[in-house]
Amino acid sequence: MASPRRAAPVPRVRLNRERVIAAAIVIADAGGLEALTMRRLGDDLNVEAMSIYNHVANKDDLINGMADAIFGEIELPSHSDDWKSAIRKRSISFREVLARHPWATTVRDSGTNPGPATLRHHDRVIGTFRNGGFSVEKTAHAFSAVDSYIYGFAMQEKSLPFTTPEETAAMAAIMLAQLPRGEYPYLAELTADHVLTPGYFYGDEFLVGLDLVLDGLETMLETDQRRGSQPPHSRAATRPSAHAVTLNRRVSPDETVHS
Amino acid sequence: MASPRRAAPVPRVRLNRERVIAAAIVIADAGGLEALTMRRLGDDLNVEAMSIYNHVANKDDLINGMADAIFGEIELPSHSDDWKSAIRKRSISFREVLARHPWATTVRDSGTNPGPATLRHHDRVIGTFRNGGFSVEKTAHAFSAVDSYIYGFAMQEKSLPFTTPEETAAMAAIMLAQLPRGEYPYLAELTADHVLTPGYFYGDEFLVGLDLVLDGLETMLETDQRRGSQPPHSRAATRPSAHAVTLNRRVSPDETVHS
DNA sequence: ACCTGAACACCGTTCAAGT
DNA sequence: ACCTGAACACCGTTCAAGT
Repeated sequence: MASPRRAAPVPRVRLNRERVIAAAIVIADAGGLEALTMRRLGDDLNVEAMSIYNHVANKDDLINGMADAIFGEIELPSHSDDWKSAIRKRSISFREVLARHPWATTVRDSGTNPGPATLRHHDRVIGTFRNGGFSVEKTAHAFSAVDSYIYGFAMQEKSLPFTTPEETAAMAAIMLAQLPRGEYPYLAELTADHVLTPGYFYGDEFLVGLDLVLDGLETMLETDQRRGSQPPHSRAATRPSAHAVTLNRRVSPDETVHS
Repeated sequence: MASPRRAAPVPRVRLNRERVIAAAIVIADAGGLEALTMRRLGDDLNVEAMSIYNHVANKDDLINGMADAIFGEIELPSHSDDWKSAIRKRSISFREVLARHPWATTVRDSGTNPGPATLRHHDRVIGTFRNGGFSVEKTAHAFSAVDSYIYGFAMQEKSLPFTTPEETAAMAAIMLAQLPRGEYPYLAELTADHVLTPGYFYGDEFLVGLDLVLDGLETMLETDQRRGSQPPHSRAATRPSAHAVTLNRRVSPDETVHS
């Protein structure tokens, strides 16, 4: 509004890492990771592609940043819920986030160099199991089982050639008709008597499998708890061992991963 | 051996789709999907990159062919085993195959256009559940839950920045030391008191989660089976419904996907 | 400190030409 | 029927140069 004499130059908002990552997510959401090129990203940001390198080290760094941003969207397990409903809610949220950002199912490279949102999320999930009475070992089992299921489900859902129930029915009918006659009888039966049934929607399978895993974890928690250590629901599990805190010390500079 | 007069020209074995796919798998196994370029593949086959297009339509077709070849490596569920041990064995085999070909965890595009090995494998898995007494609907639940878990686990395993127990310990120690002091106490505890424990190996988690899912499916099979249809272990489940076979008819040429 | 333009070494894929 | 060489329209990334 002030100084209307000269037109403002094109890049009105200063570029920064956050804006770069946000714009990249928009592109990847719409067209997948293959649509995300530095030149296209530069276009969307009203900048030359090469300027982006002032804010991210390279494309890998960009994608890692995107993955960490996605983790920030996942609802953290609530402290006031019991472990099962807390994990259930965050798992549903996790799946929704992965459905919103399908490219994120294949990234997962944050394993090498997890960002702060990823670390925070994982810490809270682990803490939820520990406070729910899980031993450290059982927490590892639970964490692995639940997240493997969620990732795998999101990947299968993403790779389906249909999304709406209408598309599903149309696509399934074509695929069924294309199947060599009688060669895959069980696949044909499942398609005809289940997938082509009105109201079928693959996404509905998510909760079935999730509850299967959660019920299994509940059984695991209740059994074999006798030998030593804390009983379930003991407050002793609330605080991590001092051992861990001691080990968590500074690192010499040259030990740093990826400088 | 005959006619030793002139040296044989370079491409001694005739190129075909099978050889192209096999060579591509070798490259992807070693360097991931990003190492697989048409020019590199041509080099390995003693041929110019452009010759490959005589045997595959394009790179997507090539990768689909690779994915189907991988499915052919998975042990089919045995007809003589009960459903649980048959599925357990094939799941273990599935995971081994995905560990051998880590790039395959992210492909899964065969969903659009599955090859014969994929179809055969899926048909046998579905048939195993049906013959084990699962209703069509419960078969869908079981199939989704088990395969989601396997895919997700393979993906997590692949993305870990270590493979051997020694690497694991070394990497975990570095990551633990890099963690901001006290900010992620539960993550630190899990790393210090579990991951850094001698003999820890993430791969061992696979069977824990798999048996969790399989036990859950067994419970699901046993409950709520009263209302109508076939009892568990009934031979009636062995044969797919006639309805399915009827629906499995020819398709008009222009309905074909990907011509 | 941030942005730009030109350039480098790659990609997948086409097309006309060879045998 | 299969293979080749040149070419096209892209990539990620570098580097010196601008402001």
